[in-house]
Amino acid sequence: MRTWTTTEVTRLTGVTSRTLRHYDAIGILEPVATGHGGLRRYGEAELLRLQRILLLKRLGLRLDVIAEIVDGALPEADALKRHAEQLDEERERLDRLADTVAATIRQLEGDQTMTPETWFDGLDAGKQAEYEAEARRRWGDAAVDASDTAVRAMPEAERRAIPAKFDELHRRLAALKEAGEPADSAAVQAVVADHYAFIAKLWGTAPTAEAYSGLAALYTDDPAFAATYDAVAEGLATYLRAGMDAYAAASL
Amino acid sequence: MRTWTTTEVTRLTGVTSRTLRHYDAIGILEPVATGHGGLRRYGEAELLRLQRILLLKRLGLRLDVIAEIVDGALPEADALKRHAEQLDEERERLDRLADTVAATIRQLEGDQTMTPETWFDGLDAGKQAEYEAEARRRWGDAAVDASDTAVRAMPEAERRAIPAKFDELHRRLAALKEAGEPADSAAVQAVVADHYAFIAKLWGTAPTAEAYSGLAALYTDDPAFAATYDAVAEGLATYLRAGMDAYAAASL
DNA sequence: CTTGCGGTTGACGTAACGTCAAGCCGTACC
DNA sequence: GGTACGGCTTGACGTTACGTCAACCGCAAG
Repeated sequence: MRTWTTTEVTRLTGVTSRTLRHYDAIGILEPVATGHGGLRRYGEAELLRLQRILLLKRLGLRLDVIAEIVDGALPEADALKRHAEQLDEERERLDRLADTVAATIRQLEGDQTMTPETWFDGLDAGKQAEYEAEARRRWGDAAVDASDTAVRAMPEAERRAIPAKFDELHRRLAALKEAGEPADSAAVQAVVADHYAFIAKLWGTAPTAEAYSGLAALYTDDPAFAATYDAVAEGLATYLRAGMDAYAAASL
Repeated sequence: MRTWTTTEVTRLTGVTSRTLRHYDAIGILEPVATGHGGLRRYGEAELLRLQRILLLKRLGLRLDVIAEIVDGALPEADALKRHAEQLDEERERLDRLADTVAATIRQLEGDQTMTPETWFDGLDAGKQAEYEAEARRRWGDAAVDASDTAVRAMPEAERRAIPAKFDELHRRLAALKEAGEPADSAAVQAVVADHYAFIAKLWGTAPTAEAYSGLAALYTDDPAFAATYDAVAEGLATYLRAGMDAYAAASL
């Protein structure tokens, strides 16, 4: 049976001798014989095994997983499906990351009156870029840019009063919640109507029912938002969301 | 000036004490003082610096790059733009990888007469999935699936003769090349016409000029394809590509 | 006998910490 | 006064898949 030396194998497959020795060390591919001063020799079976290893490695699988596959301990199709899922997750993560980075660059190059400062006032300054990215995903670039324009067009004094206005709305809501008013009661819906009008002003356009509900979902689903609201009164995020959903369903 | 202990900082920022010590070790964030038995104390400046570090880390930047930024040695916007490019490259890499993995799964679950075996006959078996993925990117899912159907519909004998047919075409071309025929000469174009007809048969549809040129580009641009053709005669890939481009320009 | 070729075995480095293990300081308790 | 304990410290190793030296070894040619 023909055998091949290390150098021959490297020429045939493109891997380095160091890699071959590494594969030997971790037990994934051992030479068929080691004669004449430690020189490795690989046979046909080893070459075929190496081809399979390299194929799976090109797919991005880890060596320990590859070891299980070529040893027959793990069905290849199963491993690949799991790997495909992981790749998808990683792609989504990178997508979100790229959005956030892009938003951060825009903030760095833009001026101080960027949208997120008003939309997401009170949040950690460092997270604003993340929320701008989130907003662009949820409502689209056009909506965010329109809001930017609208806020920029407001008189200075009014713009600076935005956080206070939110604060007022939240306190009114908290009081009603304290009083035991249901979220769909007329009193709460009146405050929510004010909230809706204020959001419409900031967005530069009146949100659709879907968009408004999406905002409501953001308030409860995002930990930072939920924490901000719950700092005013416990459960306020959920309460506000319920009120907003009711408003979207009944009045939009 | 107020200072904070390790535990307080971990509560405020969510990082572990180990991380803080790591940041100290690599010199990216040093405590303002280390008194009373080595206990670390961080001041306001350090907290702000840490916030910035964590923000940049959320964006996926590496610590050595972050160090340059917070030390003012590297403009943040520049670093982020470069980072955004790297993210894009990584996303594309993952996209290609996911395509290849998906193609491999299809091959594992499909039967033995999959398209790539005929399209890419003679290539390393392990690379066929990559080429199926490449083909789906270049010509779309519909085209590859149509080809699959067409090849499957061929009589068994004919299907098995596909590699031989390619081989014949390649040898005829090599002979003409040897004889010094220009790629746009009538003799070469006649062979290319046969090639085109054969490809059309395999694809189940006649390729457009663009698709045929794309195939020609694949022959020369891909190392494995180029090597396959150049094994028949040196420079055959380039020669065939020139002939195909001429054919696409003149006859399609 | 020396040089050179072709290969070998360690051993360290990579990124960003997690995870022990061992030890030290101050305080409360006995 | 000893001691147990909490809070924190400094090493040091492990993680992934090798790259990159450094030191060495067997064999053949000059």
